[in-house]
Amino acid sequence: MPVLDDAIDAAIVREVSKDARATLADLSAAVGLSVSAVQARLRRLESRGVITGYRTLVDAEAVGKPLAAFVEITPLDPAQPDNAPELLEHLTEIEACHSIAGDASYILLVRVASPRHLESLIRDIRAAASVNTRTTVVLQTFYENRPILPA
Amino acid sequence: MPVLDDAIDAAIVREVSKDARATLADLSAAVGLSVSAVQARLRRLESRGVITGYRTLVDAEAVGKPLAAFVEITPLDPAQPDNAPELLEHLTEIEACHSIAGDASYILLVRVASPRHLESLIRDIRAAASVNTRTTVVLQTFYENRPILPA
DNA sequence: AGATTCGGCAGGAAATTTTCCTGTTCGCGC
DNA sequence: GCGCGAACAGGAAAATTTCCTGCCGAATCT
Repeated sequence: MPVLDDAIDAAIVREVSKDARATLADLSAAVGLSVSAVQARLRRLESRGVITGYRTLVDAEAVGKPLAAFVEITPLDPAQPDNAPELLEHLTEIEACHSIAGDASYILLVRVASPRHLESLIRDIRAAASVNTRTTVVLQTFYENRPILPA
Repeated sequence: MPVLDDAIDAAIVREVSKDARATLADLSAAVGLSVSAVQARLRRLESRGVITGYRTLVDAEAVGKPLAAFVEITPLDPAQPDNAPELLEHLTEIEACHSIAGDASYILLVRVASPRHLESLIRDIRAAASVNTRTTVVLQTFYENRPILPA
């Protein structure tokens, strides 16, 4: 389960990570296998759960979400059952949710249209999950979503 | 430049964000325009920079990078010119780099194979960018890379 | 008002790509 | 030696993308 790749699979993952639209012929040329062999391996990688999806990267500013922030959250009552990720899942402004080993319980990455919307979102987060929040505004994103290179 | 979309473009972005492999016919059905019209709009979105790329999502554990962490960095000498993002760009374990408005100057998201590799990476980061680091280990990722929905 | 131009869309043919099937080779166990 | 299974190469058919042409409506000019 943890490791599931030979060298060719790793190469395929590397190539298709950089460009999800690469054709089978492209991948075939990159890894030196026939088109059909590459296709079979791709299918296997998908069904094994190594490849979990294909996403289009969009410029957040261009689609009206120029303001990003990290929001750390901490339950108000540590005794309560903690299912904050579920409780927050419906908030589509939240792009990611990780539990972490720091002071807070979770860290969220959020994207909104304006400071006013951020205020509103933080209120929603507090209300939905019964948490305190500590938010850190992103001033500039130099890079993100860089491909994960197989070890 | 900030806003560049009508309702149909927004719908196209929404659909293709969820699945970068959706065919033009799929998108055509979703937005109610002909295939060729959708294709023309997609091209325009790409050339305008609204769509910045297509990525394949891979399971970090499956490709040997089960350990993720946020690394906040602060320059040792605030007087020096600060181009940490450039200085760190070559470290492929870094998936994202944002400048932030908190105590630290930047926050990085990194993925590595093991605690030992994390130690090594942090050393590299400190050496490459002359910074202090404060790292927060990710215990679990509930969701990430959720599509950005056009406002 | 009529004519003209321009942008965006629909439809269709050609080229490319994906899908699926078949045959071959290699490694392994009987 | 022989059969078996997995993985790959090659090719035909289906699906998709690409590109071209014509149409329609809005805006402009005369």
